[in-house]
Amino acid sequence: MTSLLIESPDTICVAVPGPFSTPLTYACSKPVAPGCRVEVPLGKRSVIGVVVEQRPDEQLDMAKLRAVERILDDTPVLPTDILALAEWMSRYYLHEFASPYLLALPGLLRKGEAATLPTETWLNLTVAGEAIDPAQLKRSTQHQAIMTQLQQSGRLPWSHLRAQGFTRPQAQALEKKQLLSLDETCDNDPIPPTGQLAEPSLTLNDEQSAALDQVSEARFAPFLLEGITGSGKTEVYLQAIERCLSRGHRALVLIPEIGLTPQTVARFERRFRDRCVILHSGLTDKQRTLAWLQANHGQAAIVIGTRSAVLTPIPDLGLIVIDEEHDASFKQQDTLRYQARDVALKRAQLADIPIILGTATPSLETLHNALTGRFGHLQLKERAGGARLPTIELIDMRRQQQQHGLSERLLIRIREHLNDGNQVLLFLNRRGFAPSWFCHSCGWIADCVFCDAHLTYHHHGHINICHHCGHREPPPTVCPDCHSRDLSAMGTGTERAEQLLESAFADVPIIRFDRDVASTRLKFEQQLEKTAEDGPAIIVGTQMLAKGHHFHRVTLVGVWDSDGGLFSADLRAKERMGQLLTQVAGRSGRGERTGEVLIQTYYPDNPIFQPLTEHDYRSFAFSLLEERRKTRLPPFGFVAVVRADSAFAERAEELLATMTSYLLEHHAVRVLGPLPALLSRRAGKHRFMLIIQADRRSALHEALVPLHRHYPRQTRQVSWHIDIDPADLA
DNA sequence: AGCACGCCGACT
DNA sequence: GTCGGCGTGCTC
Repeated sequence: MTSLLIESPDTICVAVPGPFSTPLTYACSKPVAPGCRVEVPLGKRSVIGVVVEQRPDEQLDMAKLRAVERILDDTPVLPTDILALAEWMSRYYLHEFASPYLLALPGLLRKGEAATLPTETWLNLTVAGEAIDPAQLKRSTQHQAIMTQLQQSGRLPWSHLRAQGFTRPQAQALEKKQLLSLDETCDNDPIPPTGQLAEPSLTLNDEQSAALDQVSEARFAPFLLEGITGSGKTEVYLQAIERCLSRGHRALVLIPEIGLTPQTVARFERRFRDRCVILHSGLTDKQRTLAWLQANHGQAAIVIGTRSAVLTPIPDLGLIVIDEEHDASFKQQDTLRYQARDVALKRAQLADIPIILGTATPSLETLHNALTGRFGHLQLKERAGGARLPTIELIDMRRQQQQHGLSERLLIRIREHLNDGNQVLLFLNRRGFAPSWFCHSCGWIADCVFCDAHLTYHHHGHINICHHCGHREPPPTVCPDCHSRDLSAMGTGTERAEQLLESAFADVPIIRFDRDVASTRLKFEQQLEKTAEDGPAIIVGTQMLAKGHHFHRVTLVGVWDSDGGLFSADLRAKERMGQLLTQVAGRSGRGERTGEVLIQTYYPDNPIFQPLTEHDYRSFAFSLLEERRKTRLPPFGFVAVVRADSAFAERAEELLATMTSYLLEHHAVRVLGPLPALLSRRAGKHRFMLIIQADRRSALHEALVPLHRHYPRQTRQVSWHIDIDPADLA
């Protein structure tokens, strides 16, 4: 049989933006390496995608393939290690296939800008220029100045002269006279890291040096660096990085969004002669792209960034550090719902390098990994400078005179600390917890009659729902235990308490940290500066105050609303509460003053508090781990949530019900739901969810892949998504 | 995501 | 009669 001799064009697989669960295949006559960007036709338009290393789908009709329109890069913009990591993320998180590839690129490169570092113009001295006496250039003192400088160094970058106020025509005039030549260069060459210090490192104590010595292993090795506030974790990071750089490798440092302050960055930049680049949300597209290109070209020895920086290409990466490893901001809560800490672990594994997860309050997952020996466990128990830990005391709200949730005792103590000229930090915890319906007089909480669980109060519809069995009942208006009528959802009414605070302490400035202040980095910094001023002050705020900031003048921390965490249906509510209380306690009493922490609670007998008041996060975490083991929740089981939104509640519920029966019939997973989501009505949409659990990761994955591949993400007015390893079950 | 196709109501 | 509303489906 005669072969048809139709030259089958070469095919390439491209990660294309859009609702695709696989790469798309295109015809391409020229060879293109994976990691290059290409412009391809998609329906009636053209889009930019990334070439990936995958085999084309065999079932595809090769004759119908459309051709690549344009190849944007002759060398890959994404190196092979990032391609491998992105592919892993695609398979693991079950979002649009291209999401992690696009996430890895800065915005401008996603839009098709050239992936080249900006050029620099160099002024080079010519032979004539060398010979001339600058004083001969009588017409212009500027010309004289340029020539004098140039004769000293022979070669100058234009940016250097522009910074001094010289103009381009001045340089061009001198070029015309052939005294110098202007040469464009584009310096793409990597700069080898040296590890040379610009300031001496601090002397480590025994614990710190022991920790450092273990990390210097140059293979895949994850470490939990567990160190209480002020124990010198950062110094361990810095010296581990120093060793990494001096071996000629580069380092990646991930920091929570809120912790990436100029002070934090300055500490890294001050220490090393090698270049650092910073990647965070405050940068303009241009700045971000420049920093990214420098990192990608090996011109930065240290890359410091927030969550999304985990995908930054860095040649010869030798170490990853994640500071505040437990921090919730490492989990992206929309679109591609990845956990940067887990992605970083995968990256370290693929690159075969060490990774340090540092925190005073490890996440239960990380602690479990350390306790079972999967991670090395480095502990810092001494506080540098021997600062004393604050005393932590509970205020029993059931026995207190109170006004709008502020107890008499707390008010008195606030006044005393202010009178001593000190600052007081009041910590609100109102957001982030599924609320329970409870009695302000005796602490009674609405429970499910069928389950061993508290009901979750749903604001919309004013209804209590059990998140385990779906049972619903209206919230009672009278307490069944003490017959009080003072019932409400936990965590409400703090606005009135804040007003009360204002009138009670009208003579003292109140520095507020709320959503408004958190909206920009600058506003936040400005508010922080106010706390440095002399004199008494009250600082009021939420979560954001617990992290990283040292309020040197605070001697009293009041927590007025922490009970929400005790009874919430959320997976991580208690864990978060313990982390928060521990971190908050670390905010007070630094230096010579001993701090005081007062926690208002209706449940002082709850066993969760005891280890926390004794600064024993470890015992606290152990008891939570025991709970998780019993309920087969992470890290002892694996969880995913499927959420569906629709303008019509029935549509969303229906879709999830269909999925539930499919899952139960075909897969070894446990499924709860459809349950209404906590904020079940959001922007006019109704939201329902499915909680899917399995004892093995592979079982969870096998159950979800068919949903991912075969249920359209948007049909009949319902859209839905998968959330692997969700932050909470609300 | 974006873009077209298609099937219903209100306009010159 | 058509203009355009959005609901639905497809893109290698």
